[in-house]
Amino acid sequence: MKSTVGREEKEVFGAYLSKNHLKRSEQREVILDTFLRSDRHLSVDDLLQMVQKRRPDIGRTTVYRTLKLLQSAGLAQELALDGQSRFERDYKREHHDHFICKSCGAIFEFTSPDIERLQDEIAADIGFAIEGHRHQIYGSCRSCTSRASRAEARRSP
Amino acid sequence: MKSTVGREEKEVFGAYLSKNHLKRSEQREVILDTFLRSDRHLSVDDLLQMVQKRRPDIGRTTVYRTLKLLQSAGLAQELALDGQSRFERDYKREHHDHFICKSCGAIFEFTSPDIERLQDEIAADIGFAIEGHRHQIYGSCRSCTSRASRAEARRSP
DNA sequence: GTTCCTGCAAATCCTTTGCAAGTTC
DNA sequence: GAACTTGCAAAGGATTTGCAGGAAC
Repeated sequence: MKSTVGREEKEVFGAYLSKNHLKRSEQREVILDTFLRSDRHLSVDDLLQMVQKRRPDIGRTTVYRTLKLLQSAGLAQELALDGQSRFERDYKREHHDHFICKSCGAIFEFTSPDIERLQDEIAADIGFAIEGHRHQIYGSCRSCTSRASRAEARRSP
Repeated sequence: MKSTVGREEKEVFGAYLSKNHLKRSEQREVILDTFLRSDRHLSVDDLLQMVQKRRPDIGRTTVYRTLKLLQSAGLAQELALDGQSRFERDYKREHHDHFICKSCGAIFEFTSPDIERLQDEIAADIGFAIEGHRHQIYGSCRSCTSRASRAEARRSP
């Protein structure tokens, strides 16, 4: 059960550690493995809780620090939401942006080469060299919208 | 000098206060007036400093609270950047997004009806009702890019 | 043995809140 | 005078840092 998840990513992480004269540790292994098994878009707290189910003695600080390493290694990417950050896998994944439902918190990914191209064109017009971007669309997802309209219908039938 | 800036916005704010049984105060007037005279995209600290040049006794808390009111009144809009928020005028301004230069901090606005339309289409596909969005593009502006390449040329001529 | 890691507690940063005193209506 | 505002200090939440003890190399 433990061995087959994210083998490639684990190798990448190992290589990253070696190259930077950093050390392996059981904490780092557990955190990475948990991260790779999880749903996408977890907060530090989500990850900490899952990690602590396996190793209750792993602290929040270590989770923060390991997530930083995973980002440097190209394995995780931070989604800077309003109040807190969330993290998602980033290894060999194509670029995408996010819809975020304000009522249930669900996050949907989308890609749009057209939007990317338009961005690039506008940037070129003003001589701006793009390094990254954040494109988050807030609103209400399909199920929250229909739940809301059902509730509305009940109120004034 | 004092009277002609943002007359319309000041009326809107007055109306907003009345409608909500809130009170006028000199602090609120100074903060709004300072906000309206300023450059765009100020942080709370920027605004506080400018305000305190005119009325050193106005506190940071009041600036925060007044900015909240200005947002509710439709006069200001928050730009949620990474570390801290910035605020810009929002009255009768068309929707736009931002380029943010990581080296000098400059912020450039852009509008793209095409991007907006594409967003709407993608949202419609998944049944997502858009309420707002955040679209920030990070990188290096024209002058920072050319400054960097001049420095590079100097190093290896 | 040296260098790196870890977890705790404390510190930091930005923002909000409780409260007593002061203003506006 | 009732209701709202203000500024201070304290609280809050997310993230970072100092440090002494522990682990990896």
